[in-house]
Amino acid sequence: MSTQTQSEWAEHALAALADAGYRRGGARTAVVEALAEHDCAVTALDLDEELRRRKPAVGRASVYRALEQLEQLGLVQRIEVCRGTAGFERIDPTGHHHHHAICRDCGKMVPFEDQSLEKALAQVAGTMPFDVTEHDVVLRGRCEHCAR
Amino acid sequence: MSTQTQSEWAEHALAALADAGYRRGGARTAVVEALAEHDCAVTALDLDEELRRRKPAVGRASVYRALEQLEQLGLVQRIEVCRGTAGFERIDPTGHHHHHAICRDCGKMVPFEDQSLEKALAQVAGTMPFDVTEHDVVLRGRCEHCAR
DNA sequence: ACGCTTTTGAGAATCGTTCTCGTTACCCGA
DNA sequence: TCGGGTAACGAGAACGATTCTCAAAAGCGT
Ligand SMILES: [Mn+2]
Ligand SMILES: [Mn+2]
Ligand SMILES: [Zn+2]
Ligand SMILES: [Zn+2]
Repeated sequence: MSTQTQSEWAEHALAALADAGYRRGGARTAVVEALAEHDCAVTALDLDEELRRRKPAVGRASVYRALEQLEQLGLVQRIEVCRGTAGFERIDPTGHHHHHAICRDCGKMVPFEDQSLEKALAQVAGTMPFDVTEHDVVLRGRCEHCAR
Repeated sequence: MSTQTQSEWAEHALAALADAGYRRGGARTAVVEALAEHDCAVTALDLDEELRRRKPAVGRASVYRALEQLEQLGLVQRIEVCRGTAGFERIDPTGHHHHHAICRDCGKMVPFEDQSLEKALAQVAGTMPFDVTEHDVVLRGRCEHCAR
């Protein structure tokens, strides 16, 4: 079930933050919980809006700070959703993930998975003079609606 | 020879602009010529700096404008080089292209090509409810130097 | 050369993101 | 349980890349 996985990720993330020596703070926890509810990329400002209207309102700075810390710990991945804005998506500890096709006209984002693509990426990564830890793949074009 | 290909691209781009109904303007031509000289991604501000100190100085706005028009016509591809800045790279009319591995610590960018990766991408693109016209692939990690 | 339209560039405006800094909340040790 | 030392927080300022504005300066068909 999806809800199960989500709360598992939140637990996982909070535990990882604790292990990394972070104190337990309300704002950061709120960001983790909000991220857990999204199955695909959200922007920092979307999260900000969601969290601003909370009992103790979460500040913009805290949202960005938490996202950066989560990214640093490999709990969240940043992807370019559109012109100059970053999207954030939780990283499943099992390594299971998806990529996106994005419509250049309306911005619609469709996730996809492909095992042979992953295989090809892994192989290429092995030949690079780099310690490759992640990869971004984005297919760009027009969605069925915008393609007319 | 590389220089040959570069001027060919400039010709190609200028012709395409003309076909699209654009008048021949000095600033835009300068941007095309500057792009032709780069084999890998450059930022708009890098181009701006290169072109600002010209006989008739090219303005920042013109650089961005030209890049947008070139992108629209499929003559240039935009890629995310680092946190919030776009890189621009000319698109070879033959479809020949490369992708990049980027160091998260120093920003070093290494280009690579891989035929089986392209094959996997083409296959995935075919299964999407999208008219996919291009794709971005970025490998992220640490370069040999930063990996210690 | 004329007149209409596109192109151009300096500077202002935007917008996402990051920084600053005084206040608040944790956490650990006494 | 009670500080005291630090980490976390949030409001707002600062930033940097990109976009917008608008008046002046070219193109181009006639
Ligand atoms: Mn993948
Ligand atoms: Mn490719
Ligand atoms: Zn669309
Ligand atoms: Zn490096």
